[in-house]
Formats: sequence, C-alpha cells, structure tokens
Amino acid sequence: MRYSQTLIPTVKEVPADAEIISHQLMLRAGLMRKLASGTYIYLPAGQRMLDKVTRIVREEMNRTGAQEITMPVVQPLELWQKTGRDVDYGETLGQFTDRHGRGNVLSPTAEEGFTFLAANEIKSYKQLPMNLYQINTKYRDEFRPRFGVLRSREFIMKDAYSFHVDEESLHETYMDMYNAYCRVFERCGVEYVIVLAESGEMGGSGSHQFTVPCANGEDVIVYTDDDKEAWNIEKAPVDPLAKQDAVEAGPIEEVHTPRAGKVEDVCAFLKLEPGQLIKTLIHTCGDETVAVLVRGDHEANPEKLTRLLDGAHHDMADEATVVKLTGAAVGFAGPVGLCDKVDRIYVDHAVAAMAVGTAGANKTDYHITNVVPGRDFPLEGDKVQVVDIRNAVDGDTYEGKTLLFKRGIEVGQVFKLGDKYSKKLGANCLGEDGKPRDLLMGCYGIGINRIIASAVENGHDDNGMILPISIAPWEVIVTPAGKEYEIVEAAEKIYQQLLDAGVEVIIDDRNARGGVKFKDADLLGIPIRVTIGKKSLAEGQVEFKLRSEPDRSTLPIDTAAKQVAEMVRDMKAKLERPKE
RNA sequence: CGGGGUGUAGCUCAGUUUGGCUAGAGUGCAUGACUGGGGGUCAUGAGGUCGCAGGUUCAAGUCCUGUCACCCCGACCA
Repeated sequence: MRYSQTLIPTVKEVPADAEIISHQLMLRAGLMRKLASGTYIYLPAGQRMLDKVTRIVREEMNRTGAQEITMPVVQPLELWQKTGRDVDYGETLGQFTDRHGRGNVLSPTAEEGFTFLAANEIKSYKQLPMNLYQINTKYRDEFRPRFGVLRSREFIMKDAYSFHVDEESLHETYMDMYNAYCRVFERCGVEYVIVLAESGEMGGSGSHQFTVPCANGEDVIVYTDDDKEAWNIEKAPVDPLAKQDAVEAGPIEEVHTPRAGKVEDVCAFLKLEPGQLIKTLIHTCGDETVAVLVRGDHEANPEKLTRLLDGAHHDMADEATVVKLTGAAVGFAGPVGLCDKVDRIYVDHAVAAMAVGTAGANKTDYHITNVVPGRDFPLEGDKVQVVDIRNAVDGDTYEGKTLLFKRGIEVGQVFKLGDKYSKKLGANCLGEDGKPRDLLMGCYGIGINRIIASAVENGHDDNGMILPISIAPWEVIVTPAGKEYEIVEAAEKIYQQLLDAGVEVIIDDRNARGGVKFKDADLLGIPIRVTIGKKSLAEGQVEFKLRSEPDRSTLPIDTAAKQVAEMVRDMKAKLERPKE
C-alpha cells in the first residue's frame, strides 16, 4: 500500500464532538468519519482493522465447526411479533413500513431469523448439534448513542446460534464458544475478563460476558477481593446484611412532607440519611403489579427482578398506575398495607435487616416514620419474599468476601437460551424415540467495532494509538526520511522485499517532511516503523522502531526486510499462542 | 423522553453581551520559492446562503419566535 494513494485523513486537532479517547483517536487517525449521530463511515485504515478482527473471529468460529451464513438485515415484523420481542425490545427496535404496508424490522440481533431457519430445516436429532453464525450489520435505535463506536446505532456483530437436542450438547457447544472467544480476544491482543452475567430477557439459564476493563466502559464489573469470582453488576450477588439491633420504636407516625417525593428531598426535609428510608418501587409485569422494597441508599436491580419473574418482561409502573394503586402521587408509595394492593412484593435483604425506617405513606405529601419491617408490613407470606434484589455497593460482601468494582466494555457475551425461541417459533425435531422435542439453543455475540475501540482505549499515548499487530491497519510502515534518490530507492526496495515476504506494509511515499510522516505513523499506531534516512543509509543501515517502545535501533540494510518479517511473525505468534 | 450546552471557512475557534462599513484568526487546501529526522518558513490564492424558517429594524452572525442537527448529564421517580 502506498500512503500517497490511500485515504487516511489524519487531523491534528481533537474533534469537538468526541469526548473519550478511542473516539478522538479513531477520528484523528482517519479510521472513520461520522455520518450522523451513532453511525460512522469506516475509511480504508479503519476498514482494514475491521477486516482483520473479522478474519480472526471467522477463523476461530470455523475452527469450532460453526458454519457461516448471511441473514437479511431487514426482517418481517411478523416474525418478531411471534416471539413478542417487537414489544419487549421496545423503541430500540428499528422499524419501517414498506410500500405494500408490511412491517419490517432492522435486525438488532437475529434469534428469530436463525430459529425460523432451524424450524424449517432441522427435522431430526441426527442433524444436531448445529451451530450457525453470521458477521454483519446490526441496527439498534439507541435512545442515546454515545462514546463514538462504543454505543452506536449501527455496528457489526458476529452472532452465532446453536441448536441442540439436550442440555449436555448445549453445554458442550457453549464451552466451545467460550473457549473460542478467549482465543479471539487473545489474538486481537485485548485484555479481557470473563464475568458471570444475567441472561435477562434473552431467556435461558446461563451467560458469561467478555469485558475489557476500561475506565470509560459502560458496564460495571463486580469481583471478589480474592479475584476468584466476577460478575456483571446486573448479576452480582450480595450477602444479606446483619439484622440491625432492635430499637424501641413507637407506633407508626405520619409526617407531612410536602412535595418531598424523592429520597434526597425527604432526607433533607426530615433530616435523615438515605439509608434510613425504605423505597417502594411499583412495577408492572403483564397484568400483575409487583412492588420492590429497597433501602433509600440502594438501587433496585431490574435484572434480578427479571430473574425472580422467570424472565418475564416488566416495566416501572406509569404514573397513573401508581396513583390508582397506592392512592398517592408518585413518590409517596410505601409498604404498609401494600399487600392488599399489589400482586407480589419483593423485599430486599437490607430492608428486612432494618430495625426501623421511614417510608411513603401511600398518601400524597405524607411519609410515615417508626416503620418496623415485620411488624408494620409482612416479611413473609404468599405474596411476600425477602430476596437479593439490589445492586451491590461499596462495602458489600459475597460469601464473606469483600466486593470490588471496576468498569469495562462488553465485547462479547455467550448465552444458554434454552427453548424460549424454539417453542415460540416451532423449532423442534424428532428424537431417537421418534417423538418431537423443542430444540435447545445457545447464542453467542461479539461486537467487532467494540474490539477496535477497546484496543484503542487501552493502547495509546500522547502521540496516538498503540495497536496490537494482529489488528493494526498495517504491520509495518516504511518511512523514507528525505527525497534523495538513494533514500527513496532503498525505501522502495525494502518495501518490495517486505511485500514479497507477505508482510502487511505501507510505504509513506508522500512528499512530506519527516516530522509529518512520523506523527502520522504514530497516530495510526502501526507497530513497526522502518525509517530510511541519510545518515544511517551512509553506514548501510536502516532504522527500526517499535511503536510501543521509546528507543530506536538499526538494522543492516541487506537483511533488514528479512529480520523485520521475522519479527512480525514472532509478534503475531505471541498473540496466537494461548495464554496459560 | 427530561435537563444542560453548541451550531460562523474542510477542521479548531474568535466575533453575538451593547445590532452598524467589505465577517476574522490559526490550521488545512492550491500555487511558487526556500527547506528537509518529529506536524518548517515566506509569499500569493481559493474557500462562508454565520444550521434552517419566519419576524422586528433604515440596518441582523448579533434581538424575537419557531424549527432542525450535534454533544454532555440523567432517565430506577418513590
């Protein structure tokens, strides 16, 4: 590749609308340009990176025996109605009506499509297990695209779907995928941690997330202080808190708290700490209403609620429902007498452990104090359950071990789906006994663009990106520093030798000053730079520099290409070799 | 969707408070000269419906109304 003939529009200044480093550098290095909020044009260097990540993913998928297919991006809405995900996915599901009045969906993921295929093509257990995948564009109408490529509306995902006749087979493929994912991320040269995740509304029984630790990540990872276990915050379990010492509590007392519906307002008004409050959160789940009680300083965890509801879709109740149910404006719901009003109540352990608290009075502008859990509202019964339903916070433990927190970027996730989709779409097969059974499914996703963004987040310095050789747009850049004939000739020769050796090399043949070329090479993060300059050339040497190291060395001009090609091979091999 | 912010040259931004002559700088781009190992110097030049629409005014980038786009925070309110 010749730099002068390639579109690599690097820029000196930081683009005004890019906040985080990966976004800034991907724009500055000329990898991509924004078309609209959350959609990006990938330019030649960015495209090369996508291609390289894609190739690694494809190789590792194929190695497990998974087969690549292509699913349409535009899919009939009807198919999504059959699984109910047209509703559950909500507004994030991009839709349009075509000229015939048919509803269409822009595929944000493809369980429906793959299950449709399986329903039609899989007849017998003899065809199983089968694992199909695709690598293509996904569209999600995100409520708020941000952080450049990290949360975009359009992105490239590898999604695989496996089909099985029994749990054992599902587990086997699940672990194959799990291991393939480890290899993918190792080969891409990104550090990752694997955390237990909630399968949530995807349904199913098990899930792991592959997360790149990074301060700008949107996901919160919780791990034990011995580093033995890790979860997504959605999943992280917490030990129940010790029951507080009983206090002499008088009878419930109603207090006037005008317009103080929020925790902070109530606290300010009554001079309390948030931890002394009991929050009552009303949800709807189908026709049922579900109340969740958590301490004022805690957050309810919707994923934990989903699990308690067996994967059923739920929402926060709207204002009208809350008013109708509690007889009070939003902000004044409380647990006392709530049993008669809602279908279920989940009480967080931390609330049950409170000796006494303050809660909404189910009466607009009033709260009640001296509320004793167990005395003033039940902690057991048909409708009531004391459970773990909040997010872990600083100071929490699990099995006695202190929980720690860090942020991460989710780059992959594997799920056991069970029969949620196959049941709804009639994907079954005949078993050995001649009887039909629903297929069991797994699904497995990798965000291609996010791998690149995470690599940049964790690999950069003041001069630009520092990329792993496996995903850098080029492995080597040859930089003639000067336009004298001998320099150009020597550079061209080495360039040709590297090409012949199968190295992905770009020669910076622009008529520019050395400084300009060095800056751009650094910005692009190309792992190896070979510079041909007047001084070293006179001594029969060329200069060698690793992007990741500050110092330079020289190589004899006659053997330079060969040595560099070997080095490239070594660097790649190091990433390919599975870690201990 | 709620809150905040920004839209002026390809990019980064002044100018808007207090309306007033031909709308500016740096950078990038083009041409030429010098230069040539860390975004070099000088000269010349091209490049703008001041986001869009309407209004006020003798006069609008500047004031008013509306609208669109983009960015940030939040969306679990109790």
